[in-house]
Amino acid sequence: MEVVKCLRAAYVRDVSEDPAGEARDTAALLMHVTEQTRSGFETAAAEFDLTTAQARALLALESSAPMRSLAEHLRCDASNVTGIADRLERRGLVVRTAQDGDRRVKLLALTDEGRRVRDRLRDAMLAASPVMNALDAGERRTLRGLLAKASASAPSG
Amino acid sequence: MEVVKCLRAAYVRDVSEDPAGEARDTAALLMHVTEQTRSGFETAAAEFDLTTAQARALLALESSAPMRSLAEHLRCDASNVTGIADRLERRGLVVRTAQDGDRRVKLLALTDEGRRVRDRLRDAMLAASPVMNALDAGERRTLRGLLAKASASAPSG
DNA sequence: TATTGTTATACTCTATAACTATA
DNA sequence: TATAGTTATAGAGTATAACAATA
Repeated sequence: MEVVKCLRAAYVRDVSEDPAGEARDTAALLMHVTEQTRSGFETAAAEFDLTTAQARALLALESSAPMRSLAEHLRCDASNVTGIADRLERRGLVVRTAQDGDRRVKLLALTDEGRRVRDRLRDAMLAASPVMNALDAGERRTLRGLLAKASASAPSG
Repeated sequence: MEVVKCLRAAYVRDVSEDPAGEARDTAALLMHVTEQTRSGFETAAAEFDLTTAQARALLALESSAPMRSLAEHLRCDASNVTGIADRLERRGLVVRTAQDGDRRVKLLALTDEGRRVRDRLRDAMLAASPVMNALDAGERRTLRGLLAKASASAPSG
């Protein structure tokens, strides 16, 4: 607790005394948070024997979606989804189903087990997140508001 | 702009009216921001023909460091650093040098070109960051303080 | 004996190109 | 013709195990 306050105070003072160094400090802080977030995500996925891509796919499947849509969410070529879906299906976490009206499309849907793993994975991610566990309720609310505003206006939606 | 305000207002109202759904909303928001951050990082790295791992390595090398240290930073097995260093060295961005006092250790050091690329990459990352460009100066300062506190207290340092 | 970096191996993710079935 | 999904291929990241050089 003391350490946290000292570091935070040092950081804030540094910025206010040296506005020119603000961008550099911001970059360093963002890289640090990004690395921690990545680390937490990979650790959470590994707890369920999932790769990062498999975990991202599982978290993206609220109910069911065309494989094409999943490729767009993962921002990868559609051909990659075949293998990712294969491995998730082999483990019984998703199933491929037909879509009414267009027999070219295959919908990827979570199984009951898939839903269970996804929910536990989401909890693990939240627990491993570096940005939520050190803040009190008021700070979390402030942070949520800032992140919501920032993410809503980002070009990538 | 209108869209941003509407989305943000809807989000905040939702949370305040349904405190029980707070954790679920926070998870969704964090996943969204995480995906955007990942996307921005990969886009920035790709602009310099770098893979994510290569970009992370480049950004981690302030001056020079033992390959072992880099493996710890990347949180991967030390054997992987051999290949990553090979490709960065082939492009002239880093060089392997000896460490005085312990001939087992190889230091990885940025070349002048490596430093140039790293600086531009850092700028591109910051420009692509979803969390810094939609906020005004006061909001950014608040966000920096919250992130600094959160990341300083995280178990992974 | 322990540690650093390397090599060999296997699996996964990734993009590209060519293919099939369908629209 | 265009689109959805698949397959084949090649490059890269990853962990594991075994190895040489050094401590």
